Amino acid sequence: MPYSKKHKAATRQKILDSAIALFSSKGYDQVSIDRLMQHANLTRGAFYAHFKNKNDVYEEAILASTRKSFARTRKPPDLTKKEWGRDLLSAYLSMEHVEQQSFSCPLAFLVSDIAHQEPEIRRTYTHVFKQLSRGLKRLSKETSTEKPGHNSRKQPDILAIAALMIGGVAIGRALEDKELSASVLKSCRNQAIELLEQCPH
Amino acid sequence: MPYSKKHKAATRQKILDSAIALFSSKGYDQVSIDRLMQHANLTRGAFYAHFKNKNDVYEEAILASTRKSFARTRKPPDLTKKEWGRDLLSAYLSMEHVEQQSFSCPLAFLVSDIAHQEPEIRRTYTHVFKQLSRGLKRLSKETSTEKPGHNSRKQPDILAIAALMIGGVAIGRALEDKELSASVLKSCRNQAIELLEQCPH
DNA sequence: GTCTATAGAAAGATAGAC
DNA sequence: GTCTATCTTTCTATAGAC
Repeated sequence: MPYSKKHKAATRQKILDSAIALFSSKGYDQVSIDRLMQHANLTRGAFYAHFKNKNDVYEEAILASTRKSFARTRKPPDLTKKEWGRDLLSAYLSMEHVEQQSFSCPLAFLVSDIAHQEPEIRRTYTHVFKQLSRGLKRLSKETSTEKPGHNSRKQPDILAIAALMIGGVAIGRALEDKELSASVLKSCRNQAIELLEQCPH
Repeated sequence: MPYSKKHKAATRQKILDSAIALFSSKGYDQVSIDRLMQHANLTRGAFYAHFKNKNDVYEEAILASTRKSFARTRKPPDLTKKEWGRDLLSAYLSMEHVEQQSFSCPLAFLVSDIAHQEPEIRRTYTHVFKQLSRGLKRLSKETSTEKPGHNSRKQPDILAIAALMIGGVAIGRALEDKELSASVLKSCRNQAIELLEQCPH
């Protein structure tokens, strides 16, 4: 057996890494299987030993990209929970994220790309969105400084914070004016942090 | 001259209407010129008498779609300014908008589609985004009930409201779970209205 | 201005050699 | 498992008739 199981898994991961990078920056349609495999230093034909078709690798890339970003973070012990919440929101709503230098959240990078795809893929997106929501919910329980019952304003909702994050990054990518992108990110960052800390326990 | 100027303008508008509908629901790549022209009851060949190429019609569709939605609304005399602001945000962050039954804002429907396109198109998107921001700014001056200086919280920024609107609608379209879409819209709607009314004069 | 026909490039997916 | 070769479809854009 000239190719070990390990080798196959490594090749698959190499393809997935290329898929994350390319789909995030160019979208579903503008990435051909040919270019994807070239980026992974392989050729077209090898693709189908790892994935059923293009939809399949797109879905797997969304999940893999999620695992590489917010899904696996743990609070460092030297930070307070509040500081950690601010750090996470700041990293998400940053120019580094928009420019794909740190990670790339498929929720933001592919949001309208996904809307055009088949239900299967939209289900995967929905799954990831729920993960983010749950993460924010946990975070709000740990960072909120608001006392319940002592506030006349309506309690902000986690879903609005998620929309603020995803919208901010997505818009930041779409705009051609870099200064304006930075302003959008800053505005969303400040607002998201404030809303998170206002959330009910 | 068998074709009048009026006829040409009408045909062009018919193509633009098809372009708005199709690009919004399927994105740039999944709409071919062939399908676009079929939708307008014409054939491929006629396209190039009206537009330079596909990029050209995409750009024009973004602008035309904007003219058809928020850009041309005026306050009805029987509404207070505050009611009008709430109505606009509610219409934007509605299931009808998400399902393209009322209008379709290219800022939300195409946000990550645009991020993958050439600078020319991204400039057009930026232009439209600035229009929305100016509109919201005018609206906030007219609906804010917050007294300046009497508020210990940070003033929310118009750009965060724009991100909330665009993000909410874009996510609402991407999700496969209709109930969750409705929750996202509701949460964004409530939050956007509250932020708008908190804005500085 | 609109049509049909077609050129030329690129895509997804499969077949078969190694 | 990976390669090259190829089938088939689809696309943008142009040419030329009416």
